[in-house]
Amino acid sequence: MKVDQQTMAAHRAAILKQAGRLFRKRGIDGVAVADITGAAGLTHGAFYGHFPSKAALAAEACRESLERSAAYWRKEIAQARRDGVDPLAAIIDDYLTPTKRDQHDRSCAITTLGHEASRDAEVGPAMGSGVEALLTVLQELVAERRPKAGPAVHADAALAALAAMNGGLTLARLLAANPKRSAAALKAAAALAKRAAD
Amino acid sequence: MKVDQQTMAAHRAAILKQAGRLFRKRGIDGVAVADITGAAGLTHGAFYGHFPSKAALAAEACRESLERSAAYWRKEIAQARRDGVDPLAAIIDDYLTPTKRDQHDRSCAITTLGHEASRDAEVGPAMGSGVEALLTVLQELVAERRPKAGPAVHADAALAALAAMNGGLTLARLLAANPKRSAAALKAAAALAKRAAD
DNA sequence: CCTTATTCATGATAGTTATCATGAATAAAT
DNA sequence: ATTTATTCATGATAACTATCATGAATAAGG
Repeated sequence: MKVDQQTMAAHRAAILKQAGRLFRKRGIDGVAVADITGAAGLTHGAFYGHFPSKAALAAEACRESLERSAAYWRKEIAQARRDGVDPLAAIIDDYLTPTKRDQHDRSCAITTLGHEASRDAEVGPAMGSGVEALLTVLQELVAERRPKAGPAVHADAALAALAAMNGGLTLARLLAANPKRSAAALKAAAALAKRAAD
Repeated sequence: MKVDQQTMAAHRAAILKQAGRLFRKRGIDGVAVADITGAAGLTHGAFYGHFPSKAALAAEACRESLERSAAYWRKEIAQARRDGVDPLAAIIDDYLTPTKRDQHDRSCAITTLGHEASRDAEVGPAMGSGVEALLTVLQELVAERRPKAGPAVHADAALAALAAMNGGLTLARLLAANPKRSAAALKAAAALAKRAAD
C-alpha cells in the first residue's frame, strides 16, 4: 500500500514527533519501535523505510526536539517584548514551571534524555548540536543585556544559565515526593539562572 | 554452596557496589542482572537471594551512591579546612572536573541516573532521599558563610548550587564533541554554583 | 559427627524487542 | 492503461533478560 509523497512525509514527521514525545516520557530504552509507529498511526513494518535504526531515530529526534525548543524560545522572546517583560526571565520561568516538571514529555530533552544520549556515540553528538541551538538563543539575550562584555562572557553566561535551568528541573523531579522542596528547587534554580546573565 | 555470613554480606555489598558503578556507566536499563552479579564475582542465580527485584536494587544503589557522595564531600571539607581552602569551592571544583565528566561511573548519580530514576515510582523517591543528603552538606556550608541569613535562604542556596553543578556536568557531557565548549561549561557552571552561596 | 538451613550455580521459562522477509496495494512513470 | 517502484502491514527470527526452579555444597547448630 504505497502512499503519495506528501503522506509519506507526514508519516515520517509523525514518527519523529511521537518519538520525541515518547522518548522524553519513558526514555529511549523504555520505548519500543512498535510503540512509536503505533502512536504515529502505523505499524512497526513502516519503520525501517524511514529510519535505518532506532538509534538513528533517537539521534534525529533529540536534535529535532531541541531545535524545536529553540524556536519556541524565540517565540516566547517576541511575545515577552510585546508584553514589555524581560525575555530571559520569561524563558527561564517557563522552563522551570511545575507543569513542565510534571509533564516530562513536554519539557526539555536535555533534562529528560541528556544522559541516555550522552552514553551513546550516535545520539550524544546529535544532541550536542541541539544544545548549541539553545545556547545561541540565550547568548543573544545575554549580549543584549551586557553589551559591554565580550562574546566569551556572553557564552559563559549562557552556559551557566542553562546549567542551572537544567539542573533545577532534575532536582525538582527527584524531590517530587516533597512538593515544597520541589517547588523551592524550581524557584531557587530560576533565580540563579537569572543571576547568571547579570 | 552456602557461605558464611561474613562472605554473604560481602557478596551483597559487592553487588550493590557494582550496581552503583555499572548503572552509572550504562544506565539502569543498560545493565543486566547477570552483568552485575558477574562483576561482583557471582552468577545471576545469587541475585534474588539478596534483592527482591532489579528495581529494588536500583533504588538501594541510587540512595547508597548518593549517601556515599555525601560522605565523600564531608571528607573533602575536612581536607579543605586543613589546607586552608574554601570547602565549598573545593567540592564544586571537584564535582565539575574533566575526569568526572569523562568517567560516568565515578561521578554523581544525580547526573547519570536522575531521569531514569525519576521515571520510576520505586527508584525516584529513594534517590530523592539521597539528594537530600547532599543538600544537607551544602546547606551547612552555606550557613557557615552567611550566618545572618535564615535557614530558608541557606536551603535555597544549596538547591541552586546543586542545580548548577548537576546541570553543568550534563551540558559538559553533551558538548564533549567540542572540548573547548565542554570545558567552558564546566568552568561556567562552577563559577555560578559558587555565586549561589553568596 | 550429623542434621538442617541456606547460598550460590546451573538451567529453564516467558516476555520483550530490534530487525528482516514477504506480499498486497497503489502512486508514479511510461 | 500498463508497468514499475515503493510504502506499509503482517509475520517471522534471533537476541536478550528478569525471574523462577532445582540441586549441590557447606555453614551453623545440636
